[in-house]
Formats: sequence, C-alpha cells, structure tokens
Amino acid sequence: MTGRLNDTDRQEEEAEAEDIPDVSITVVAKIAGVSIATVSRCINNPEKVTERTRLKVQKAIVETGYSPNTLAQSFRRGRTNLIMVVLPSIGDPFFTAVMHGIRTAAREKGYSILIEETQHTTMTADDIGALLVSRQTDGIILLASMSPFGTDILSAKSRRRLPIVVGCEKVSSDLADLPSVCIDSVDAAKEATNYLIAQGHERIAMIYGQESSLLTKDRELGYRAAMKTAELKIRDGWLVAGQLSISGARQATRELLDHTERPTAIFCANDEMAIGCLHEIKVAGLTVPGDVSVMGFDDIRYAEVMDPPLTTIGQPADEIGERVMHRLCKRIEEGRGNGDNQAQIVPHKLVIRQSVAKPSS
Amino acid sequence: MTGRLNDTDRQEEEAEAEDIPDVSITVVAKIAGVSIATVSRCINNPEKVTERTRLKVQKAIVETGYSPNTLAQSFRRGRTNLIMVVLPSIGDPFFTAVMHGIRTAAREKGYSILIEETQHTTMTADDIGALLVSRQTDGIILLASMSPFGTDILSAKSRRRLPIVVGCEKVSSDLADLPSVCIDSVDAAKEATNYLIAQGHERIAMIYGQESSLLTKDRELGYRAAMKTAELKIRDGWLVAGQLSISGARQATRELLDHTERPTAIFCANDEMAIGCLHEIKVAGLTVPGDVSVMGFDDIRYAEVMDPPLTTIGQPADEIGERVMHRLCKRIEEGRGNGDNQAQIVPHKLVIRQSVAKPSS
DNA sequence: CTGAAAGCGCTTACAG
DNA sequence: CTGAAAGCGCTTACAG
Repeated sequence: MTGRLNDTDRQEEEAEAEDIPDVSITVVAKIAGVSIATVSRCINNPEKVTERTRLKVQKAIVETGYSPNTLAQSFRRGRTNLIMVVLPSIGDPFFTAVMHGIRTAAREKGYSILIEETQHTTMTADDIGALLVSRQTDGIILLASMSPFGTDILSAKSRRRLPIVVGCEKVSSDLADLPSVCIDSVDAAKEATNYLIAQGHERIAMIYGQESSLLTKDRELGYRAAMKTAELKIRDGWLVAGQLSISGARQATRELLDHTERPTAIFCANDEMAIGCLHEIKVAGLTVPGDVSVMGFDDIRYAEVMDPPLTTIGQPADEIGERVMHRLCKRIEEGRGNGDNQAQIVPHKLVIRQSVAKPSS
Repeated sequence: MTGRLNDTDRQEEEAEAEDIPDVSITVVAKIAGVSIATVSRCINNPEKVTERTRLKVQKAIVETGYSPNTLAQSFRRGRTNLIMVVLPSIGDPFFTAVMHGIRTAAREKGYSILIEETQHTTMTADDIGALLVSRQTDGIILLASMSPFGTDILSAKSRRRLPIVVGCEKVSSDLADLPSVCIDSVDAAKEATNYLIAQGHERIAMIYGQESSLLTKDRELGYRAAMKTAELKIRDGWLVAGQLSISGARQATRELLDHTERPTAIFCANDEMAIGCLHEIKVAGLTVPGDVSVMGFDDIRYAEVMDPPLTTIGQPADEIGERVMHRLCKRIEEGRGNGDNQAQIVPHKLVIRQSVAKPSS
C-alpha cells in the first residue's frame, strides 16, 4: 500500500467530489504545458523563469489546488526543517517562556519544532542520538536535559560538530564541548543565598530538584558555596528534594518545618517549587515572610502575583530561547565543523519582592 | 546540492574519523551479501526472512551503525507519523495538561507531535488546511482553536472525512461536523454561575477571553443564561475581556472594582485569569472572598495553592487529551470516510474551595 | 525465502 | 530560459 489510491478508491472519491486534492507536480506540468522542472523552478526559483511561463504555471497551480508534497521535498533535499527540543517538562512556565523565544527564532528561519519531555518519555539517550543519524530532525536543542550520548554511536570528536545546542543548564560534563546559552547558575544561586544571608538569616535550607537529575545541581553548588563562605552550617535535613513539582515541594516544606532546627529561610531551586513551598507554609499556620522567608528561581509569570509576591532570580528566558535557536541554525547552515562551541553566558538578576524579610527570631 | 557529501567533504570526514555514519540500505545489503529488499524485510517484516539471513543482516547493521533514513521512509510510505496540534497557548497549564494526555496516546501509537500556537503564530486558517494537503502532517488536533477552513480549499463534504479532531471547545460552527471531545462548557458555566447565585450573590461580573476569539464564548453563554434564569441583571461594564492572560485579567479586575455598581463576585473564564483577578483584588486592599468572591474555570494545578484556594470548574484534561488522540488515530487508520463524527461529552465538576463565600453586603 | 525492478514526487546539474 | 534525465533511499508487488 502506497499513499496513492487504488482505482476503486479513486472512483469513490470522484463520486463524493472534492476530496483532498491529490495532484502532483506532473499534472500541474501537463496542464501548464511545461516540464516538471519548470514547475519546480517557478516555485523555488521564480527568477529563473520567464514572466510568461510563470503565469501559465501559476494558473495551473491555482486551478488544481496544487501544493508541493513536503515529504518528497524533504526527502530530496535531505532535510526536514524540523528541530527537536528536549526539556524536562513543557508544563513549567519557565520552559514555556524559553520555548517562546525558540519558536520566534524558528519561525523566522522556517523551522518547525518537535518537543520531547524527558519527564514523561521513555526516550533514552541513545534514541536522541539516533534521531540525528536517521535524519528525523535537522538539529537538537537540549534544555537542561541529559546528554544524548548514552553509549558511543558517536565519538567525542564528532560530537563537537553535531547540530546540537545546549540551553539553560549544562547539566553533564560530556556536554561541555557543545555550544551553550545559559545564565551562570552557580553565581546566581550564590547571589540568592547571599541576599538571604544579608537579611540576617543563618538557618537557610534549600529545596532542590531531583536526586537523579542534574537540572538544579549548579544551583545547589551555588547555595553550598555561599553558605561556606559565610561560615554558615547546613544541617542534616536542610537540603531536600522537591521533585520540581508543587506537590513535591509541599512535602519537602513539611519536612523542613518539622525539622528540630527549623530554617528561617528556604531557597527553592525554581519558582514552581517555591509556589508549593509558600502554600505549605501558610497551610501550617505560619506566615511568609514573617515566620519563614522564601526565595525562588526563574521568575516565571506567576511569581509576582503570589501572596506574597515572590523574591526570585530572573532569567532572560525569551532571550535564551532566541539565542539558542540562532546558534543552532548557524550550526546547521555551516554544515559540520568549525562552529564556535563557546558557552554564552546571559545575565540573570535578583528580583526583590516580598517573600523575603529579616528573620523574626 | 543533495544531502550527500561531495568528495572533498568525504575526505575531510574520513580524516576527522567517525562522523555521523552515512550509510544507506545499499551498503548494508552489500556487506551482508543480500539484496536491499531483504534488508528492508529484516527490518520491517522479520518473519518473512530466514533466521540465518536475519542474523547476517543484523550483523551488518550493527557493524555499520545503520539506521533507516526516516525521510525516505516517510516519503515512500506516504505518511510522516507527525500530527499537529493547534492551540491558543501551550503556556496555559490547562492546555499543558491536555497535551500530556495527547502525548501519552501519541507515544503508544508511534506519533510525534508538532505544536502550533495561534496566539503567537502568523499561521492562517488556510495554512493549516494546506498542511494536510501537502502532507506535512498525518492529522490535526484543534484545541479550542479556529477553523482551518478559511476559504474553500476543501468542500464541506470533504471536511467531514479529514483527519481532524476537535478538543476542548467547539469554537466555530463549521467545525460542528468534525468529531470532538469536550465538556459541556455552556452547562459548566451555568453551574459555576448558579453556585455564585446560590451563595446569595446578585451582582456577578464575568471576565471572558478575547473579543475576537471564540475560545470562551460558550462560557459566556452559560453565564448569561444562568443570570437570565435567575432574573439577575448584567450591568453595562460587568462583562469585560481579560485577554486570557494574568495582566489582562488584572486590568479587567481594576475596571470591575472601579465600577459604580461593584460586583460582589467575579466569574473568570479560566484559572489563569482568575489568578490575576485574585491578585488585583488584594492589591486594591480588598479581600477574597470577604469583599469579592472569585470563581475560575479549568482547575489548573496552581488553583489549589492560590491564596485563597480557587473555587473552579474541573475539566478532565488528561482524559480529553487521550480521547482526542485516540479518535484521531482511528480516523487516520480508517482512511477517509465512515468515521463517527459525533461530539463526545466528558464530565466536568464543580470544585469548591475557598475563593467564593456569601456576599458581605 | 529472495532478488530485480518499478516507482513514490521532487530537485538539479547538464545540454541545448 | 527550458527540457530530458538521473537520482535521493526506501518499500513492495511480482517472479522465481
């Protein structure tokens, strides 16, 4: 069975009239009285064709409702104009914002976007590498996601030339060679922690992401570094996983509130978890920031309408998205090789609102 | 230029060693000492091939790192295994939840998902129809989105046989013929409004979506119907657009609070706007639900952690997503024709939390 | 069970 | 400027 219809179907179709037009370049050529090469040129390189011819062909195209078969074009041209972005969860408003930037840039360049969520997928690292090999995708954007180099279909050397760009978080070390666009997460987390310290907090806990994922690793590093510099202790049980979700963060917050040395401030590795944290503190009958201060990370659109509005670290999500996509396009166009593989650092900023105050005790 | 490399490139590649393997079915066949037809069979119909042959071919595949060229397969088979979903905004957590259901079902069936956002796209209705015609996509899911039948590439008759399924909201009348999976929005909005009325509210305003979009039209209809039945007046200025965004809703709320006959309850057409509404009321120094009650719609994951937790209408987002995708698959498999085009109604439910109370005045 | 061959719908040197 | 022809990498009747 090919995509074409057999004779019986075709008759049925004609009986029903006006189904999806099923017209190839050949029938347009026939109607216009030219070769298929000319039709192709009219569409792709109109400047290579006489005005007169172009008009004839144009007429035939309109008449037949012809639209080139994208499948055939992609095949022939050897590219799909599809790029895949791999991210932990599209549901996180921060990634939505980054995606918005990616889309904007993609539209400009004529790419469509395929999204793969590592939280909900069975896709392995190998599968991702295979995508490129089997040409399902012209390029890949890795947003705070695992390395696609599970085993070794691809040598370290060749990885450097692949159309892959990393965004938001460099996650694992074998990605270090790839071009990337991120804020300096370690530094940002330090700044966040230092702000809490500057307010007078000494008992500062942190809710990070997941044990297994490296997504919030750098933020944890920054927190630890700042605490160390300030010679503040991190008690056992002050560093707890929030699963990057509201419910996970609520659970984590409960544990923190029950701690024998209850922290006076909680630094959440992202705003999604900070929202859960905020709520759970209030459920426990405590106030924010009166009893406990809360600091987030990302500055998603909900942060400023929380009660109290969330103090957090702002990332230029849109800009990250656009830059990542632009770099990927450049890499694809250049073909393999000689790309600049530098890490681009974009600026973050501390957004001070009302969820952090001086400790009461 | 085809996708293949010219000789110079190839030399370079070999010099660099181990780039992306660029092996076609032909080289696998040669190495295995069989025809390309046999290689194809080993991959797609292994039962049609001797154990011995299969092993030989398997070995050659591993050796070469061969992976079939998806572009060629899609072209040959006449299908992409891509389906497109068109929705207002992937950033809305409600749609994210529906998408999750769609993805789950899609993965089962081997489809990948292309997302098109009508809020950020320049894509016209015609473009969407053209997708099908040019075979970029095997099918389309329309989530609360415009009709793809701008002008008339497709007759009404043929529309009924296209691989298109509608989800969440039936929006425009020319979509009535298409299969759909939605809650009964009019009824749900009535229920929401009636709940406010039952609490004793008489001055009930509504924040709907956008003038131009039909997305929240049914919800507005339900609100109007309930008000009418209860013989309650809708004052001029009580029905205001919130642009489906937090900031739009905040603006709308401000107008409502400044109204000479200030409403005691506000029904927001979705939770995203309700979140903005909640915040703006508090910014104005008023309390929820003490001074003003707020009712949402969708029950997104943030609803229950708002302050106060949001009373809203729950939609089974995941179920909607899965059912929509399943129906689309069936439609694609059946080929054109004889699909059931009925509207499937899934149940909604009123979720009572704390943002609605009796009016104080 | 296996192979030779046709063909999917395009694009693009290559001649003219 | 235009056409005839090759070829992209597969899949699938059709013979054997």
